[in-house]
Amino acid sequence: MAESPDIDILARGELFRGVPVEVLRELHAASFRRKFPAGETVFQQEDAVTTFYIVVVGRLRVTQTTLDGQQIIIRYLGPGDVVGYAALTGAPAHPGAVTAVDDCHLIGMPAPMLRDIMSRNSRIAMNAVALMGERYQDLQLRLRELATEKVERRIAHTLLRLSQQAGRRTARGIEIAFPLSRQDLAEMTGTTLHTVSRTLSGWEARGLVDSGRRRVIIAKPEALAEVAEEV
Amino acid sequence: MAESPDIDILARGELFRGVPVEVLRELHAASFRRKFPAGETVFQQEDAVTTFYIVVVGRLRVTQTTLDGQQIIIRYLGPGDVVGYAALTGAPAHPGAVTAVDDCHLIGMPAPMLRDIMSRNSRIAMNAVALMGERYQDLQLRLRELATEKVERRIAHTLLRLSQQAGRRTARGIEIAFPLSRQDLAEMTGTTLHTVSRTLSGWEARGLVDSGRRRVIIAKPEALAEVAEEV
DNA sequence: CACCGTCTTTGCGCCAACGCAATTAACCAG
DNA sequence: CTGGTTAATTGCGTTGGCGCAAAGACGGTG
Repeated sequence: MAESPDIDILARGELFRGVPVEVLRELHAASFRRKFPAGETVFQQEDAVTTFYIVVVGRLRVTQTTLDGQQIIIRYLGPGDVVGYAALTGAPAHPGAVTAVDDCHLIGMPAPMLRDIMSRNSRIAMNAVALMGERYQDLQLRLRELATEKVERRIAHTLLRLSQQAGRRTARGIEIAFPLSRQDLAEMTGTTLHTVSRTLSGWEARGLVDSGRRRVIIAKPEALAEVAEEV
Repeated sequence: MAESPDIDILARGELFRGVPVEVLRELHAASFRRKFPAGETVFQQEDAVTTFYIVVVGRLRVTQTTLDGQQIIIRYLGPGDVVGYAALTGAPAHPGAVTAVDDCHLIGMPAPMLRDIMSRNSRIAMNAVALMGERYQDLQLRLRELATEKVERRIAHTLLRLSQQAGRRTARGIEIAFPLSRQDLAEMTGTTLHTVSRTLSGWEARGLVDSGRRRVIIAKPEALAEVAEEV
């Protein structure tokens, strides 16, 4: 089915799995490629929903900001992920902002076009429901962690989850394969960069992790998992 | 379109909005009514997904429990709401438990039947995507609150939100129209019943609320909103 | 290579919220 | 009306994590 590399990418993503080739061709015809260098913003919170993207390469960060400037990281996106789920649900505005943390390649297409094709192809719509369900469950889990666990466990859980979705085996352990600062971890776990720094320092001393400037390597994943689970 | 009260109820719910009558008839033919007295469980966390419900009357609580027995309340459901969204997404097991807090009437139908009809009616699938998107946004908001706000503000926000979805005007203010204990509020805001109790006592003294055993009346909604927003 | 901005570390004081415990209040069943 | 059960209140001691501040490390840039 290798008529075009982009069609292959679409076909492999969760959203367009099992969709007939002619529909993929139609999608592809309306799509374009776009690069976002590290640090660039794909869209801001409250922006009108105009375009829909799928990640080809790179990592992006989804954030939400309060009126008084406090920010939290909702999730990270990687290859194959949907960027801007509001285009799926039909919401008029983006509930969060998306920023490239790496150099990224995205496939984009106009949001109304996607909605139209989706309404004529229930397979895509069914995939979209499943996708939203998974994301919903992720948030449920994080909400529970935030509500019931102490900071150290939350950070441990977060690192383990990141290693699942963006871990790279290295000689020194599993490396989180994108720039990740103390501040970022703080915004993911509902704490401050100071507490994150202290926590990592402690783990570093015990040989659990090996971290540096915007870089975290999990040296002993099993030991970290123990920290995450201990009562 | 009043051929049957149940068809009317379905047609008014978010999920089946705009769906042709003959499809509603098909759904109705496969559906049944079921009562759940207050306190009864509709399904447990991890239960297999077999049945799908829509609330007709009553309130239900969706909870998630950790291995070590800690519980949080994900949300409350009321008339028109979907019970067990896993039946929509196709997940094999329920990610949370649902319990009636009132005496409830639900309309139920087999989950595979719903999935089948949905896959043949993209309008239902599109509605489902929109519905999941709304729920996702709700969780995003709560996550942000939990991560960035102090307890008092979280409780205030939670009460205001509950008054939106289940508030009843009374002489003394807006009453949350279902039994709601301090423990319940604690499980919604990620704190302890003690802290909730102290907070409500404080508000009570200032005349903001008027609460009692499993009962909360918001006497001054504007003043409570101020508490929720103040820095 | 030296500079500068960004990120990280660490010390210290403080306070919001927790945890425990004991008392009181409300509701229900018989 | 009474006894029993469940919910709510409140006092008290403790502490995890915050907030502030200052110093140190890293890495990119001219």
